[in-house]
Amino acid sequence: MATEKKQQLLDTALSLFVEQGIQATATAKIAKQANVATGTLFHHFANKQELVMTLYHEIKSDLGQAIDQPEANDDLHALVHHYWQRALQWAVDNPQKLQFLQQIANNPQFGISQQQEVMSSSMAFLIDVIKQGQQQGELASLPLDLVLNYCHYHYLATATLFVEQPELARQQAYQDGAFQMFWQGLAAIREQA
Amino acid sequence: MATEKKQQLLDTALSLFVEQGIQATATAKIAKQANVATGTLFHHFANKQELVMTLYHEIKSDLGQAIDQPEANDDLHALVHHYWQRALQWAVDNPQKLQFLQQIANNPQFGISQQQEVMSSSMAFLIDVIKQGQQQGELASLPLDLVLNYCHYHYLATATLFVEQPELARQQAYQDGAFQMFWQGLAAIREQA
Amino acid sequence: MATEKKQQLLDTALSLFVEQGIQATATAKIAKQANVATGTLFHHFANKQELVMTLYHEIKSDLGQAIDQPEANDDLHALVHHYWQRALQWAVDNPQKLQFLQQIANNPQFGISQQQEVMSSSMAFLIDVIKQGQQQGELASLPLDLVLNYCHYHYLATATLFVEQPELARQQAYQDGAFQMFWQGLAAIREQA
Amino acid sequence: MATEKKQQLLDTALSLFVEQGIQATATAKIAKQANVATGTLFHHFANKQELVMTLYHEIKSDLGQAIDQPEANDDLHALVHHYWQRALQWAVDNPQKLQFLQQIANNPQFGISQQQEVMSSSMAFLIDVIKQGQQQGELASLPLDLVLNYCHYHYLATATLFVEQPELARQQAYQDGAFQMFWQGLAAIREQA
DNA sequence: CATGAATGAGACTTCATTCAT
DNA sequence: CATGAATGAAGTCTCATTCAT
Repeated sequence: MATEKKQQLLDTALSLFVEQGIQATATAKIAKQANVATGTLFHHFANKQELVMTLYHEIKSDLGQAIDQPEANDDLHALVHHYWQRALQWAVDNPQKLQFLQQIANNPQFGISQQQEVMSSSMAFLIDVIKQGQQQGELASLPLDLVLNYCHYHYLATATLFVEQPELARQQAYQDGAFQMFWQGLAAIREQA
Repeated sequence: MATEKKQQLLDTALSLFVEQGIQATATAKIAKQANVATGTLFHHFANKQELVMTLYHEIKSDLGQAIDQPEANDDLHALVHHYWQRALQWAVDNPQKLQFLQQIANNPQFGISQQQEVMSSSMAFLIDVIKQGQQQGELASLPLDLVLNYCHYHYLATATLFVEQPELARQQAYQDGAFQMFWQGLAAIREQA
Repeated sequence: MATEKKQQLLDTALSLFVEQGIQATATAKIAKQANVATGTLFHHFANKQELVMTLYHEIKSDLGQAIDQPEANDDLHALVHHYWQRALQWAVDNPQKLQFLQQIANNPQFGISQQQEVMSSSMAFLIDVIKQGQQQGELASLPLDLVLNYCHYHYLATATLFVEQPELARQQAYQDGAFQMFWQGLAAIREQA
Repeated sequence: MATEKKQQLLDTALSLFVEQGIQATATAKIAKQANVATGTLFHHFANKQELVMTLYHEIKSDLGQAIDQPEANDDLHALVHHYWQRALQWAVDNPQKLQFLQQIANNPQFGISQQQEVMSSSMAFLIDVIKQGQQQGELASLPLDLVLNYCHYHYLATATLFVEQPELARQQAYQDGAFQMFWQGLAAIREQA
């Protein structure tokens, strides 16, 4: 009950932020569209910044939960594919959340460096997968931060494309092609000829 | 064409935009830091939006020029590597410009969708390279827009990493690794075993 | 009469009012620091103004009681000295109350003119003393309101000094000096040489 | 010219502050009554606090100039009387300024301790007069701070009385009586009997 | 009596933009 | 071209007060 209006505010804020931009969205507008008084917003969030940050953490945690579910699979390729699919599905299901993350990560005012913050926590498990793959010789032995950066952006690239053009997300050729590029980029180089 | 003061304004604006965010930077602050009167800014730019857009086009064109220089080379791998290096070097040399592009591309208020706008022009030539590579069988035959999207983001990924941590840009392992992943992702799949 | 919570509110209010100013102190802050809910404050006081006024009257009455205790003494000088000491002691013992009185008396929003209101009641007896002294020829025969005004401010002057610098209040030279000036100011002029 | 609107703002602010209290006066109201846009106020003063402080310093300096004019006179009594008259005249001529000083001095939010700040500077010369009087044996040899405090408040007492009831200021009995009390309070005690 | 989420008027302040000089 | 004082709409945030529980 106490949470009802707070959640309404967060939901409305997400919509407006994505439509118009964070700074361009007035707190009064958020409150009005959430059917709540101006003061109520500031009853739940000390200031606009805190509202934005709360939203950010909520979404990050949401993404983390969507991805990081136990998956028993000893085939590395299949394992990575599972994670990849889940993460992509989350983006397709929550297009606004993805757009919000992109927006906030690129605005210096929020002090969130893209790769450091956005995914680090929700991708802790990814580190293990990569290390394991490198030891087994299936993945190229490159610096971990470089590889993580690659994963992060390649995910964003595909997710953004699929969110902006949802019809692509439904075509097998695009789904397969995207993962193929992702995996090939990570894979160890095979002896050429 | 650009007066001295006009260029001063553009330079100062870029710095401030990257430090504090575009919206968070007041025109008065730009003018003051450029040692120019408030009104002068509006002599050169009809409004703030125009200042931002002028900067945007200036930077886009700057990037285009840096990359798109004729390169005679019949080896596809070597050709792509050259372009890759040039583009990356530009980012390392102009960190603020890269950050500005990222910021503007992710802010809905400017109506610039990342992949559509930012690089399209400066990467027209890239399309030819990719098509050619696919015909020759060296690159995977995937949908063009998917591949361009991949190129675009992989470039941003690497450039951002190198800009945020310049010391990495100087290590061969990182330079080579980044391009290796990029190329492998694009490359045609070889028969396994 | 006053509930425990009501008194807690009054005490807390006094502290905060003196520290930050009356208007600058939010009712919510008073309630919180008094370990009471926001609404509770408005159960005990119809509005903030009433809280302020209750405090004001409580303090005025407190000061009145401290001063106006019967004192049998036919020596005028000694009698006045007794009153003076009591009033001063009250201020030293209740520095915040004195400061609150000063603050409220000088804020036009509360419509309390300093000399008219603040002390009038608690100094009713003073009028008799002065009149008597003037008749006996010991005190200068000056207009009563002028003299009362003098008494009032000279008291505030000394009390404020002693409250702001408590170490002075403990030195005999300051105590004696302050009363000496007070008394001399009131006293009838003696023939010069 | 540049100062015109600024001074209008200061004048209007003084009036409103004295009528309604500083905090109770909205910046918008000041601007409107000064026939100036809201933004103009903040063009001249960074914030409300700075407006208040500017006013405060202006008034303090004004009072200082009104009092501290050279006065050749070797009779101490006459000299002090001159200063006393000037200071009092200033208050009668500038009732709002006096009231503003009283208001600000008693509001903890402005951090101005009454006796320390308000007059100290404008009464530097007073210190010399007192010291001299004490050496000559005309004034009681009491601690300097105590005496200054006495002067300060006795002045405020009389000024406030005369400002609140201007008709008194015009009666010789009140003028003479006020100074008589002031002087007697300061004067050295004569041998009794 | 007590609670504290909710209210909304209104305060302070910012800022893109204009315009007389 | 350049200036910077002036503008006023709009934004963020505060706070006394209410009311359902």
